[in-house]
Amino acid sequence: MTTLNDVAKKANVSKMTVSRVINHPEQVTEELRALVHAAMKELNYKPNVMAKALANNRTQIIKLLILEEMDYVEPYYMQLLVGIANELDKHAYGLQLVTKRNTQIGDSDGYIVCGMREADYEWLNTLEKPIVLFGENTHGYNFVDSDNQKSIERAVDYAISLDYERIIFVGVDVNEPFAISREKGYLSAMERHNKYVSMFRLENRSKYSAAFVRENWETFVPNTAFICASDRLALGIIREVKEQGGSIPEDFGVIGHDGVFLDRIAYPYLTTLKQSVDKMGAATAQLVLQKINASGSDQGNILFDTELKLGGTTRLKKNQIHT
Amino acid sequence: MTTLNDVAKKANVSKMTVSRVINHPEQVTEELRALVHAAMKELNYKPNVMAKALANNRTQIIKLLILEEMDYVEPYYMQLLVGIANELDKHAYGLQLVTKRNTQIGDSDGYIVCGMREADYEWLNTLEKPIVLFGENTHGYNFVDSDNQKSIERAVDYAISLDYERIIFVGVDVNEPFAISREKGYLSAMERHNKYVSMFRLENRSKYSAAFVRENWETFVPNTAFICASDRLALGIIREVKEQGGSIPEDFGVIGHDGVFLDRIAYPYLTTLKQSVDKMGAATAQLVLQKINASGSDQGNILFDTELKLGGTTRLKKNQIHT
DNA sequence: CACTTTTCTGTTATCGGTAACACGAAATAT
DNA sequence: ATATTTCGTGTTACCGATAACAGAAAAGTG
Repeated sequence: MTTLNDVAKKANVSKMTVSRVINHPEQVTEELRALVHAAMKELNYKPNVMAKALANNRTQIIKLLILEEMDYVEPYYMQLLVGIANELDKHAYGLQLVTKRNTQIGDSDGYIVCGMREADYEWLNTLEKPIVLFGENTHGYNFVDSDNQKSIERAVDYAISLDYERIIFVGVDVNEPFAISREKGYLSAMERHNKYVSMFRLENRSKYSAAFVRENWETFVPNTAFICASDRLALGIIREVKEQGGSIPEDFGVIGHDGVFLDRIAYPYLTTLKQSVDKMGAATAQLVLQKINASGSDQGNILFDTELKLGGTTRLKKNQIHT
Repeated sequence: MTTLNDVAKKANVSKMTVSRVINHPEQVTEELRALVHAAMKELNYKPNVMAKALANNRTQIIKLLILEEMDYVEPYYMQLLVGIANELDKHAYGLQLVTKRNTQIGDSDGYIVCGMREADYEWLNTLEKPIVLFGENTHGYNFVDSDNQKSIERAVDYAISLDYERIIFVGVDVNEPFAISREKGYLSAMERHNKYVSMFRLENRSKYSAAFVRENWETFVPNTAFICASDRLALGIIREVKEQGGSIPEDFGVIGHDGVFLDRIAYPYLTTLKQSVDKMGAATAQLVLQKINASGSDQGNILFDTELKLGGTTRLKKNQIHT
């Protein structure tokens, strides 16, 4: 491995100059800068991350805290992880995963936290390094999330544009900001369209949404769309509507939310609001790193739009050809 | 942060002695050892990983290479990752994820590789640090995997013990060791039971196994069990058997393989061979670390047994009560 | 008892970087 | 023209650990 020193000799300068070229190039004359760059290229110099970390009193490690029980972890976590890890990689940062079971967490330069519940916030305060959350929150932590409200609004608009008469919202029964935002999206869109609202909250498992359909089947009339706050719930709806003999998508439309993996498991493929989870992961990583470099100061939040991904659980628009 | 030096002062020894207590305790008298330990505890000393890494010319980083296209990545990767990451954490190692898109991979102390295809081996040889594969292989790389052959053998045995008359194997159509081992398991069990084999290979997607059932429905007679090489294939089988009006589990049994996530998506829950993916991940991590400490020398392989996890897609045994 | 060997602990140099200071040369001010 | 500042670079010390060597004390030997 070539070191700063090797480059310095090659370029006939001190290693401090080389270091400066890398970290504070404006402090070095253009002439020397060019020399050093040439030497670095020629020797294929790669900085030693550990040495840098030691000198800067950094760890070059970001901890990813997953506070949910792993049993309930949605498949999109994998994509999230890949997004985060790839981004960190680019900046020579390593990732350490911390799940609920690891009680003690070692040293790091910053944290990314997912699966937060209200109960966790107090504990979160005890962490001393910059923190970014994956998922909206009302506690002032910087976060990255989908624009949940807008997302559901669009789903409602879309369902209505397909001439579904009744629009039912099947939400998840947790008192968390993302769930509330999705409900808000439903309510505000319904108000815009001047329609009667019909909203339910269920635990986020397909068997509960299936049971929900079974128990209320008689109250559902054809030409209804179910807007679901998760693909998981949507899956149960589809299953039981079919079971009851309802026809999808003619009499009953179903739109899910998340668009990672589960929507492709459904048959037919689920129409869903797809989150760009990998991009969101990358953005989250960037946000922590940014926050670290800014000594932990506020860096704002980032909201991503979801993408309406059409499957076979909603009607085609007039004149539309199925792809 | 307390350093070696702080501890040394507290214990009235040189920092070298403290370092020895940590790394080569047998070289230090019991007396001093106790002193040092007391000082470490009192000051709550945590070694600085970066400094250690620098001194040892290590990076404290393991790269996880995922060579599959992320679209096809099974949900169990998440569990695997958690298993690996938790284990690395314990040993102060960080994880870096490398997917196919990152062409150039930075420095690390070792590699864990998953999703290997035959075509990748040549490239793999160019890596210079210890490598452990997740997944059996015939190229001499140390690996961790499930005992695929034994696993399917047990599935066949179990299906027969439930008095299913015909046993059909639905394998995945790739020429990889894991797939071949699973086929072997089927063939050897069938031979033991002296039964006619009936084996198929399909691309690993539920729509293909569903199509398979649809196209061959007339050739299937009641009292048949489908042993599938993946839960994904099993899902398609269930879906189409139901569609065709076959009754599960009375006339048709279905057993999947993997037991992560997908089996719980199925309705009814799938009977499947569950891999302890998180434990396997931990074992994989241990194996690389071990290999690193042994300067890359051969460390053997580790095979895990799968666990038969009963769902509603197989009959109950006589006298068995459904839990 | 003197002489070698072993055992234990401390000293020094090093890993590959960076910050803080030092210092000569060039630029600006008086 | 001299005093003062700015600029650009090199020197030194240090981040927190470890290996290699050094040297004193203890143990073993004849």
